[in-house]
Amino acid sequence: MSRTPPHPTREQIELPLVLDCLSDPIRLAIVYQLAQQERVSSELCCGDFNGLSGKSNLTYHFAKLRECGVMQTRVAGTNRFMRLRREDLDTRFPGLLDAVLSSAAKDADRLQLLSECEVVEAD
Amino acid sequence: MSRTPPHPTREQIELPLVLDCLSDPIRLAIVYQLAQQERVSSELCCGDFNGLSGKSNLTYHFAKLRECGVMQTRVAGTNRFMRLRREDLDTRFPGLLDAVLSSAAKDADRLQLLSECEVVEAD
DNA sequence: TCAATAGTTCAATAAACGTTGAACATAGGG
DNA sequence: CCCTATGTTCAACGTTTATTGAACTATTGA
Repeated sequence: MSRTPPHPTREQIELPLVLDCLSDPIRLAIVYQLAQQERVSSELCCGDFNGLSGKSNLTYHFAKLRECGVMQTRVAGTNRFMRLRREDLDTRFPGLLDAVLSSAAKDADRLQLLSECEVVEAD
Repeated sequence: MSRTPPHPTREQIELPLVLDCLSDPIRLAIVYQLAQQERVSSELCCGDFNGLSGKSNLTYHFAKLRECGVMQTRVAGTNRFMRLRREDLDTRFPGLLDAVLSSAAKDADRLQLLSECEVVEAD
């Protein structure tokens, strides 16, 4: 569990890797929920995504999103808090993240962007 | 060779599939070159991309781009002419294609967006 | 101190992916 | 009519991918 895992610098963020990251439905849902959260506290932890898949599968997707620079992970006790690297992405690829997010929002029903608990509990 | 191959309708174009298509460096280069061409005659044929990879590999990538709705293929004699489905993409995912293209343009050197002949001959 | 909670690691698996080359199909020009 | 140019099809291949479950580590609260 130890320390905060490695992240690429802003300049190291690569377009094909980011697009590939966002092309997976589970990862797109994670990013979408992180973007929703931006308006509030900006951070979510792993457990908040349990509706999307099993824990170890989520760990796998979190790693991909982190390694290609889409999100930032912060370790706090037994939790990992994550947020979008919005500023880095917007600098590197202006308009891309917003275009993806609003396209995803249009298709929110097709893509299953909300984890079950959110759909059911709607809190 | 026969007839023009199947294309998805506008509504059938799916965001994750498009992102996945664009995440491959060769396909991104194809799309980039098609976008350059938009200002001129809007169409290019297979042979125009021979610098990017072997012919049969290109056929594979062309099929992916066509099947997920990124480009349109028109058969004319022994040639296949392709163009971006710009209007369909812009309707379905506003701003996405332009954001990808301008991001790609920024990194044009990193990503190898131009086929060798173009780099060498620069015509 | 002990148990519960949060998340990771690892190995296994099945499917999809990108790339290659050889063989094939088709159309057009001499 | 044949030859060439254009592009496809197919099988083979090695790689990467997403997913699973079981075992593990670390932190917190009682």
